[in-house]
Amino acid sequence: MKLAKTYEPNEYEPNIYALWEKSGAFKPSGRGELFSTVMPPPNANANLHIGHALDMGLKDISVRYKRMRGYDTIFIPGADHAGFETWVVYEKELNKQAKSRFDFTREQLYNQVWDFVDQQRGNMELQLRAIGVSADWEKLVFTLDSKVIKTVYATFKKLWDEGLVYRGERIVNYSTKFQTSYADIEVDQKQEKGTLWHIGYSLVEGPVNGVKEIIIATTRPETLFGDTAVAVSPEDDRYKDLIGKKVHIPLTDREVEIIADEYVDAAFGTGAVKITPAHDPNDFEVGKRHNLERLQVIDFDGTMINVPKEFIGLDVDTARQATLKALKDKGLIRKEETIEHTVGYDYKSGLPIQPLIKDQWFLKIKPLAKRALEALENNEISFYPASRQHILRQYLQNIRDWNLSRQIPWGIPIPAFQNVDDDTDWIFDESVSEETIEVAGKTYRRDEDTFDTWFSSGQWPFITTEALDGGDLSRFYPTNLMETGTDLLDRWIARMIMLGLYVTDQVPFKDVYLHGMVLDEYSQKMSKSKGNVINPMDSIATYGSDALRLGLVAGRSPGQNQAFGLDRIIAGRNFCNKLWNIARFIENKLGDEYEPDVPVAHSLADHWIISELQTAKDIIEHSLDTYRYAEASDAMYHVIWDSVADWYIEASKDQRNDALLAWVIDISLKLAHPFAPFVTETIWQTLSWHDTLLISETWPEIIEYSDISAAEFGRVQQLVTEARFVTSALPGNEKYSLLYGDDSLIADNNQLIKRLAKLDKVIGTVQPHGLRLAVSGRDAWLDVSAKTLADHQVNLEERLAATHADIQALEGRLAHPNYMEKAPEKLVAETKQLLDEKKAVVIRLQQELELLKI
RNA sequence: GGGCGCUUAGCUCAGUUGGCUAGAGCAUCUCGUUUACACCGAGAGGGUCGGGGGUUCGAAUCCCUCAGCGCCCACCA
Repeated sequence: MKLAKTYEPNEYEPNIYALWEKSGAFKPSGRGELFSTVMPPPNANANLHIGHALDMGLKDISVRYKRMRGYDTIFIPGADHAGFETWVVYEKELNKQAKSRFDFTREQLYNQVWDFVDQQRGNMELQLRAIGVSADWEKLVFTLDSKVIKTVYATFKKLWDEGLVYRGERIVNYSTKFQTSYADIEVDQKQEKGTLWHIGYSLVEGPVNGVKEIIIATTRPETLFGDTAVAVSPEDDRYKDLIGKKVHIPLTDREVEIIADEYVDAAFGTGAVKITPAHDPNDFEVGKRHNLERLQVIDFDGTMINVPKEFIGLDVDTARQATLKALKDKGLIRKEETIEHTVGYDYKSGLPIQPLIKDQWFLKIKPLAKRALEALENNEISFYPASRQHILRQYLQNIRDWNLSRQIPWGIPIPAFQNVDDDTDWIFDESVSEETIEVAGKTYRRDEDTFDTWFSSGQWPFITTEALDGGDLSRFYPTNLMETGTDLLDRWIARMIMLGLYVTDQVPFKDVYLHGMVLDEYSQKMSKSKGNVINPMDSIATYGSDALRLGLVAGRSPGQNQAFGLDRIIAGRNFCNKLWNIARFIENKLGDEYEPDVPVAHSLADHWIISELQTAKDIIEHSLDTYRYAEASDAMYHVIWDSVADWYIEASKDQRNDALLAWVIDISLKLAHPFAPFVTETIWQTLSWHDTLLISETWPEIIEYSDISAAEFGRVQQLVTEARFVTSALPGNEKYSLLYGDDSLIADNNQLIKRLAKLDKVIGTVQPHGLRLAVSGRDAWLDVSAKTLADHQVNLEERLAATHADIQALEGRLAHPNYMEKAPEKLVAETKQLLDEKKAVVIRLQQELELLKI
């Protein structure tokens, strides 16, 4: 088959993917050791971004590699309903239609979003195919599939029965924009400068010891309407006599008591704190200890309620300004100071998070975290990079109860019902499509909330492998590899470990690989607003899927954010074309009907290329076994480009070994397949001697070769390199001849050397003359004229000086008695040999210079 | 307040128990269309490995210290 001059990925990729999929190559073989990985499900409703391309690319490299190595391999794909993320998008749509979520029932909304997502879903899956993931599509799990819900309910029931979930009225992180609560980790804590206002609260019963008021310090004056106490430290002598007295809440007619509580730090601010149990987590705790009223003054929509008339309905910001103005008018602001503090923001809208009281389901997470910590302690899970394990431990050590409830309709409904006559009576029931149910003569109303998405995704590994049902895939649990972004370490990895151990008694995966973010070429975060986003589908359309994968993998280490630009994709594209042309050359030589013989090494180059491939294969295996993708890719790239193309193909133009050429292209394609699946498979399909799929081939075995012959070729290379170097430094573009004396290596490889070094002739002679090549062990001379030689003198002198310097350094090293004693024998021997070679070079250079002087 | 990471060629980055002359891609310069490939070939230039100190026969690598950059976690108003 005649191949086009350049590789055009778009002409082949879709067909190749269809070929793989149709062949069943993505399915587990059912034989051999197990290897499994589960896809972090991409949002079914969104397009893939460059981070997915990296994430999926890395995983697919491991999967293809393991598959070729004979593992019973599965890559389970998924699609995420992405509860909150998708809801935000859908709510925008609703707003466009001038509608609100409150116009519909939960079921109506759920069905509407389902249809909305359904339109997009196929799209995401097509994009994953374009990226080349070799996933078993028949096993795809959508996060709202019935088996997911079934498992999630079973887990919730288990937690419920074991007393690990509880209904609690607690302060939650609340997004007033999206009207739902968040988990702690969904709140962006930002450190910023803020104002601490000191406000005078006057004592109701008049001055005590001449003091008329207590001054509190706050950064959120608008919440003073919700104050139900003022607190001081019990240790604080300044306020000792004020404890138990009452103060006026400014701008209102309410009076509250001054209380003493450990929580207050006498050294901060004024040492007196307003207590607003409904709007601050600490105050909430203080309130519980002192039985304080919880007065909600900020409503769930972010506006003021239960406040004096003029403030009602104001949003928080406006209310703050209005409150400050009113306080100033009354002369109650005692001081303003600027402080550094942290403010929680809604990670989605960028608006401040309001701590509000809400009845929610909480998970007592400490016992789960404890088991996870034990598993980490026992090194049951390996982390790449290893340092992330410490971060995870820290997180698990400080973890607080997890709020499972979300007030959005797009998600898995919480299977809990509340007695209409007794709001403390909750029961577990899965009939979530019923608004009310009758149990034992009592009426129960369902909880309208849904689960936090991470509660279900936290169970992903054992859900997707059907580990609990003992299904077909259950042999793959625990999975081998979990690969995702570093940003998901706490919100996802931690939860999978905790829930996995809790439900299955096993860690959900053995290895965790975390990759950093793909940044733009100037190391900036990619974002739509900056306009620096690289769309993976555009890159694939222009340069091909392999080019993108090669570019993304190159030079990327785990856990590290890394810049990425067009350069790298182009380098990947060029490599694919290189492979293509190697194949083109070999196929031309061998012809369309070629059936290879058993490959046997004959020439020095044959032995050498086998040894090069052996070395590369070792590096690739070792690197991939330890998830060092970039190093594996680098070794693959260089053995194919530098060794196969630049040396072996060139040498084969002189000394051809057809069987070995066929073998070399086979091995090259196999080694490259995980990194560039499409082009390698495309080429494989054009080779006359294959009627199989490369994806299903076995990882290569290297054939026999002689180290001695391979090293001999290395000496030929040395000579060729020296000849090229010297001729390129000589003036003009003349072709020179090589004269050699008593040198069998040159005599035996006469034509090869002539070709590789682009020499005019290579001639044996009794008395060689001209410019002697400074290669240790060779008796070789370039036949240059006396004049050229004279021009070259400076060059010779420079090299002589450099070589002398090298010799000095080497001698210095060898002269040190401790070096001889302590350094490994092999190293010492190598150093000695290097020294000898340098000395030989010096002699040759000196001879040259002597000749010039005559 | 804790923790983590980074600083190596013009740019973006590799460099795994310390060990040949510190590498790659891109960029730069010179030469070259030779039986695949100009998405190419041959060659070259370019680095006090952030500063300082220490351990060692030997340090980009280990230790200390200083400086700069970035990230994560934490309920101090």
